[in-house]
Amino acid sequence: MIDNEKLLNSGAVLKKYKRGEQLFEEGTIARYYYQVHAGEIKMNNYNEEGKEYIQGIFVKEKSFGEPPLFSDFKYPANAEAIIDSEVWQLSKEKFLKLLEENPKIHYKFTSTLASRLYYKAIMVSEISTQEPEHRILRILDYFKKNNDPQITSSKTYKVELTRQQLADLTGLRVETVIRSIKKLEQKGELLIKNRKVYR
Amino acid sequence: MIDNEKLLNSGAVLKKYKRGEQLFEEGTIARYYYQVHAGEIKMNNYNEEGKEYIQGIFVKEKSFGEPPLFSDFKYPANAEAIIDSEVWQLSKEKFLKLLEENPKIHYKFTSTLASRLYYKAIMVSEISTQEPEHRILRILDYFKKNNDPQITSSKTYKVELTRQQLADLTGLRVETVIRSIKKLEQKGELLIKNRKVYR
DNA sequence: ATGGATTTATGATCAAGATCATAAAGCTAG
DNA sequence: CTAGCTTTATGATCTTGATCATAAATCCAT
Repeated sequence: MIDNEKLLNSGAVLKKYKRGEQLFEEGTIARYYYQVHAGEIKMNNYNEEGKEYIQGIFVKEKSFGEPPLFSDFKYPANAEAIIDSEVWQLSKEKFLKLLEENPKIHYKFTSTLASRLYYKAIMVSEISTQEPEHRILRILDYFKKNNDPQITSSKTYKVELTRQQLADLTGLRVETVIRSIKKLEQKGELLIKNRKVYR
Repeated sequence: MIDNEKLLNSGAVLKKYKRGEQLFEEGTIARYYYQVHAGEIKMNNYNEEGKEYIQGIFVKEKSFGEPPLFSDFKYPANAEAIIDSEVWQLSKEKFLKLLEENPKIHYKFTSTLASRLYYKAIMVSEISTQEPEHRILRILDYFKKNNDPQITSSKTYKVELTRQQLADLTGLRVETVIRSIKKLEQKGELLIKNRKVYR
């Protein structure tokens, strides 16, 4: 989102997180802007029984957790490193100042929020009205488009998500995902080559 | 969001819609900025079997359907008048020009998108991991806070939503909502006075 | 006022996906 | 190399919310 030079000049620092480490917790106040430099960060919720829902997975260059900086509310979810990661951290004040001084960057964030809203609108509607197979295809297509935007729709994309992650992204259980994926393979909607899913 | 005077000066026109009439359809390109002047507009999706999911309900002063104006994608849902309504309509170009010339208004929209993202993050997590009663309370509390922000949390708020609307907002069926509401009343979480719900 | 539409209500039954149990295959840190 | 995680896999059973059927109460337009 923001390039490294600008981040450094604005006073951002690069923080390291070990796999499984938490960056911030649901319900706390947002003080920083975060942007992934290396690794993978997920935002998630746990219900009382420990069932997880993954709000999003963020990779290199992607920012996350900004919405509470723009409006007055607490984090709606946790942030946690999926693998060892490095993340830019910039204070709320400096971040907002940077936006004020750079209308184009500001607009870029507005546009990013809009895209994320689009993704959420689709997922919430999918989860509330669609069947497992339908939901899974949606997520796969979303990741395909997002992680490899220039891919031709005909070419196969290797899904770098575990069955469990697919479950936590779609609100299903891992067994249901495993069984649905098999059915989808039989229907020719995707490919499984030694346990990896291709779409 | 934007005051009437500014809307008029920017070239907005006031359009009337009858109850049930559609303003735009899922999958089409966004050409206008919309803001409710009077009445009530909902954005929704229908699945193949006709089951509805309500993305949001927008009342006086609220804007809706802006996200696709900021980023390059089609409408993720339909917009439909719940009751007879009047809606400001402003072309995309004029809207974006207005934002460019008024950084404060631009920031206000960024902030609005952030809030909406917060709501969606909560709902998608609720729907994917929580039980009917929990989901319903969330929606009720959201509407309470949103439609009557200065209300003290102790005072009761009259819910102006039908059981069917509650179902379509939470991804449940109307019978489940009716039964859950009754249980919630028994537990003292809400009140039912001649069929109206108070929270 | 009244007849049709909408909303709320309730009981019976069903089915999809969750849950539980178990295991094999694959990966990884020491 | 190997012990212990992690991930994938599969069958059996259960449970919750969906579905189906029916009806009463309320609203509303003419």
